[in-house]
Amino acid sequence: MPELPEVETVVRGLAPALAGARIERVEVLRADLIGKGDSAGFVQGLVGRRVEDVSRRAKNVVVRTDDPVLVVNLGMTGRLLLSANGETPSHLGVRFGLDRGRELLYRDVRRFGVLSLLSPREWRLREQRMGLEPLSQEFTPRRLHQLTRGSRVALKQWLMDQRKLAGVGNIYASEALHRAGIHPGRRAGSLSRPRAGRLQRAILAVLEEAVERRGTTLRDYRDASGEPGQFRDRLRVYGREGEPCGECGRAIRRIVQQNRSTFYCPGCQR
DNA sequence: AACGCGCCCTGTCCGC
DNA sequence: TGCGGACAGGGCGCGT
Repeated sequence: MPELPEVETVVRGLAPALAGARIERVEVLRADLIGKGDSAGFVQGLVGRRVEDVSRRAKNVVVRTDDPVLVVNLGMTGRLLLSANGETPSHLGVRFGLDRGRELLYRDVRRFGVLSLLSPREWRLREQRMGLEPLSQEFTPRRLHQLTRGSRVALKQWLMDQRKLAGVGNIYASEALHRAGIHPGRRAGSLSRPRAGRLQRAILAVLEEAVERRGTTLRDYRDASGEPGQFRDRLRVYGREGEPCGECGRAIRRIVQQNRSTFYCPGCQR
């Protein structure tokens, strides 16, 4: 479910509550959610640790402790929820007991999510293989243009490749391409420098606006307090097949690329 | 190395 | 009301 804006919103909700908290209990109810090692090692590695800080890298929630690093990828339907009343939601996967009676719950209907416990060194190595952060200073028109050089895949697919650019998923790829006026099927390597510039600004704008509105909720997404995001009605093409484009009035189309839906306007995006 | 495809899993919705 | 198929914010591992 979650792309960069949704994960960023979850992280901002978790950070104040988790920073400095002590992890007293860890209960794994669904062992298949634990990546890299077994659930016994996961529990042992976390119990007694203190959380130092919570941050985001790509679409991952990164919880640093005084030793290992907990990395949570939410997959399609994963949620990290703060709770103080001992509730047990359906599809609960992992329960983290914190000091002062608070809990952090991981629930995930489809269980595409993964929780990994890594040494700081392992995390460093993994992070090095991830793509550029779109909200960082290094994400410039020139850099985007350089990165796309030589790629023969469709731009929509290129934007979703986390090894190149990290954090853009199915919704914001369609949205950014529409804002830039570029057809999703165009080959990434065919981008001119000026068009790369337009695309870079479109990506940045749509991600920043979506963060500001706390992400997009289509169906499952909720932040750490259980609240939905507010960006859905700002989407210009995603989920709007057949509706008139706000720019030119042509009917928005839906196509399938790599088995995922892509939405675009045949008038604005040539 | 880069690319294309199938698969992981559960729930919901739509047409017949 | 029941049933099959399509589809859903992701990412890995396979073959070529």
